[in-house]
Amino acid sequence: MPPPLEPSTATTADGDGGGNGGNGGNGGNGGNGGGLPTDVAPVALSVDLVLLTVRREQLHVLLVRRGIEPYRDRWALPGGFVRPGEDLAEAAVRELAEETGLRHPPAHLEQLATYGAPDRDPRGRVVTVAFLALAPQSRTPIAGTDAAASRWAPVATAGDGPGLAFDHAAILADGLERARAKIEYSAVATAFCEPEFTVAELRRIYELVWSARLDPRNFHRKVTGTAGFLVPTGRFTTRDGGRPAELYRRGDARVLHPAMLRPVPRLP
Amino acid sequence: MPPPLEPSTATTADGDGGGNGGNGGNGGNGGNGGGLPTDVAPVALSVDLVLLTVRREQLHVLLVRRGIEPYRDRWALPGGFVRPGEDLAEAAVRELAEETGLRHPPAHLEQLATYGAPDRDPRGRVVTVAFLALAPQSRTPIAGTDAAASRWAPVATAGDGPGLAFDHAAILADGLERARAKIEYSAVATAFCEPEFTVAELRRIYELVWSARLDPRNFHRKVTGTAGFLVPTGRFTTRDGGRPAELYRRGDARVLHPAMLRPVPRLP
DNA sequence: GTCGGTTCTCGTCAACCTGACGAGTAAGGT
DNA sequence: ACCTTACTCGTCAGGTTGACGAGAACCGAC
Repeated sequence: MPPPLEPSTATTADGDGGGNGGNGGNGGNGGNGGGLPTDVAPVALSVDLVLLTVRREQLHVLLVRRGIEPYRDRWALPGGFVRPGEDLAEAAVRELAEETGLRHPPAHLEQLATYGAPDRDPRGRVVTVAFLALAPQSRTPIAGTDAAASRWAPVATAGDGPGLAFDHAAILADGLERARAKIEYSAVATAFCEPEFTVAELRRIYELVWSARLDPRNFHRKVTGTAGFLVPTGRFTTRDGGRPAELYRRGDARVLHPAMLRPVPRLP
Repeated sequence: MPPPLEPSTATTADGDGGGNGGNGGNGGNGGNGGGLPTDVAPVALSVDLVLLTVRREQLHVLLVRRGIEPYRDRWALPGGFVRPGEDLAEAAVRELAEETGLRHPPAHLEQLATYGAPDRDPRGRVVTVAFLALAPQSRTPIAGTDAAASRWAPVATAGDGPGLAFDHAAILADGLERARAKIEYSAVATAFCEPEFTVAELRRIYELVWSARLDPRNFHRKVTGTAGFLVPTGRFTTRDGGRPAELYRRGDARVLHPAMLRPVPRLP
């Protein structure tokens, strides 16, 4: 199930009591008790998703090809407009299902940030709430739409060519940085894994997300020593070659204490 | 200056190509190249602020009294509707100035989360982008509005009485948790401090935000030993009593390595 | 069937960081 | 003068990390 989604709220204090209002002629907004103020400019609200997965030893992001203007035929993050009466996370899950044919919601879904620069969409004022989603490879078949309309792009080359539509390149960058930071202190890296996985497979996740190499022995000691991170199943597999490795499931730990330390903190 | 504010974007892939659309009769949205789709339900967009400061040995949050329905005469977070052509952070800074008379923007401002539950506002669909702001006591005079319309509330009792308007209690809780988490691994705690401060004053910030007691000697070793966190001025003060303490300024470090560890990670 | 290659798992050791705490310094108050 | 307060420096045990050695267990080649 998706993580908890915080409810939303709005407020409009009587405000504007100060004298520094030099904007257009929309004066007071109070008075009409009950309805929305008359000078509120409506905006269109959309959701966009940064859906990451690991396939073929690379970190990939899901992109869709735009079929309409603006940015027609350019690659973009999957997303769409929020419908009336629909919650934000609800809209994100729906768009994901519509554009990828995913039956199950992603293993992890969280709000990333909201992007609302006035000129980001040439059609008008459109504000988008971006979500970060993580899923294992097996759950991402890209069905439901024709293959030409969506693809898995390696994150290293996702912005190549004419670039992503709108400011989706910035959203993608923010999503990647969030993912990189979050696997440090939380257990969400297991969201990339199948239900049962080995320590080495989890280590590959960290290595690919961080673009760094980790010592297998120290990593093994760390993850197996953190209470609640991994639950041993007692079964073994040799799918990685070599000596059989024990299979684990996700534990119920959500945060890691102490955190995993990523090498080379800031400077590449 | 406020921290970088990520731009915003919107997208609407041709989508809906799948067959799982059982919603209302709003079919395809493509075709009218250039304009917004015709079935997009407009929403009102607002910003709300969780402005925290430390005064009189307590963590306080700025609240305003609502002068209009709904939730008339109830306390709420400061905020208001985003104006046309206005960026989100811009709107946040403007609302803060209008409702508190602050001349300077807060020492720290960052996007917190967006709240968009369909029924959060009885007037209609209003989605709000919440910001977290931190400021030192000296910059928060509450001028520009009459004193009855706004107040500093200790965070411990901010939700007492009839409770905050809308779901501002949840936003406040999220803001507090964000602040508590962020001072662990970043240097934003200095945003609560005056330009020049002592180690003990910074320690009080941590203690009040975390509701925990920290060892003065270990804290001193930690903050003075983290490169870029504090810059010594060479001057001293006795305003805290006792032996004179050296005055420091904020350094240019934004993240702390390793992080400050807060006691009692999860269980009170 | 043995051998080499591969990978998992356990162990060791120095370096570092943290928490707990002792002790000295330097002001103000009575 | 003396006490109180608070800052600053040191010490020490315990835990964690990074680097690395070594054995266990499987696969494929010969």
